[in-house]
Amino acid sequence: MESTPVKRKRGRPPKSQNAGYQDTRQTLIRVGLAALTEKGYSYTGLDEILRQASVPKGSFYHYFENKEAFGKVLIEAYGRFFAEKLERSLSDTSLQPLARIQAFVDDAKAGMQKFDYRRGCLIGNLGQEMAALPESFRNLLRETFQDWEARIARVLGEAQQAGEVSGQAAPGSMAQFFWIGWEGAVLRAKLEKSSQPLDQFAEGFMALVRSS
Amino acid sequence: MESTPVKRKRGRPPKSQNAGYQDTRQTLIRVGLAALTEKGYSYTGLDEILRQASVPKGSFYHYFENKEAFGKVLIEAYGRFFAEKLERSLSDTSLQPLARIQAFVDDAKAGMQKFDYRRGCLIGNLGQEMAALPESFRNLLRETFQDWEARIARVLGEAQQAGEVSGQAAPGSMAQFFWIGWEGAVLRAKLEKSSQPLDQFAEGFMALVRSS
DNA sequence: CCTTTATTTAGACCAATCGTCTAATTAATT
DNA sequence: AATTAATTAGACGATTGGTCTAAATAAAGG
Repeated sequence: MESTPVKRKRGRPPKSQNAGYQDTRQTLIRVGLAALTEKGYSYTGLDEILRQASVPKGSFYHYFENKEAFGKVLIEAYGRFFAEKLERSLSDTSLQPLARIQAFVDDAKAGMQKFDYRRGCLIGNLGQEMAALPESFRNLLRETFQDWEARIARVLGEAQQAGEVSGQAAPGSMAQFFWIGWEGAVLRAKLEKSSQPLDQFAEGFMALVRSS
Repeated sequence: MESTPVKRKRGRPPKSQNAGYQDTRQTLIRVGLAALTEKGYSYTGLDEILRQASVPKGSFYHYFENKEAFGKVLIEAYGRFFAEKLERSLSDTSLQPLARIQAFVDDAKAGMQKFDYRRGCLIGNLGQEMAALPESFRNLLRETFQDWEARIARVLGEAQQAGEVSGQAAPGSMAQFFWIGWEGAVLRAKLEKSSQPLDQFAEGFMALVRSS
């Protein structure tokens, strides 16, 4: 499935031609993200990633210091990937602010359905696993949530100005509430193999921020 | 820490006296629960549980068919344990219905703090890990949530009758929303090493159910 | 009693898998 | 031609989950 039938050659790669051989690294990141969003860090073995990417072990340790360093790269890559995905919905000014958040929800629903509810959120997965993870991951994960939180808070602020959201609660608090609950909803969607938990949470969240 | 300095004797145990030697099994369950609430199923090795419990491998396979069967027993044990814990708060008729839910929240907060936010919810942990788990766990986990959900729904119904909660939303839906978000809050509390996420979610939930 | 049976523990063992590391190979550079 | 940089091959030791045989002890049956 994650086939990369490129027959790798040993030794230093040719220079100009082929636009660089950097895609081995890219492949490892892509396959690693798929594996970790599905099964988490602890249970995912390097061998499995390597097999799927058709990359020998020696290559892995050329591109990454060890599994921990690889994990950090994946967290950052996922954080960026997801922030972009989020922004595509949140910056759609053809929609009212709250509708932009709903657009993200719908986008995420489609994403989970596409993989039959096997893949969740990498950051949520690793947060859950934190006790079994290198302590160095903790701040990376926290910072990723902060980033996403700021983006939702920004839109909630706009919603307040547009009168869609009551002026009582602070956008920052509401945004934090959103991500706390959202990760729970993703978890539950994986368990139930259904997008119903995502809808259920989104509906409640919308009712909450609209009300006084 | 999980010391069980009982010097185990080989061979068939004495009959009446000592009230049975069933506590080897109990010890395995107790230590197993501690390990799995902390690090999940995949990352927890049998050897580690056995070491902490000072139980040799032969004993384990006497009491349980294999790790999967052991896991199922742990899910059931945790479900019961937690339902009792929950009921202690939810059936406290000296409190108004919503205050009983708040009492559970406070109880859970204390519980997480006690273990320095290392231990979370076994059911949530395993739900998150589901992609790496025996498929036979799925229904057990679902059923556990259903049980907890019914208990919260019951109290929310009482809150509605007492006029604490608006009559608009169905207690069942609100209860489902509660557990979806609660598991997210526990996850986040572990990551942040703080009970703030638990409070943040509980506050939002209370505001939601009170409002129309 | 003495033998047989039931229950429990001891821990060696195996195949599979973990993360790491050294050596070999190839191309670029000098 | 020699040296250096980049990449791959796969051996390696430790650990895992799971199985299995043997030993120890008490109960049960005559």
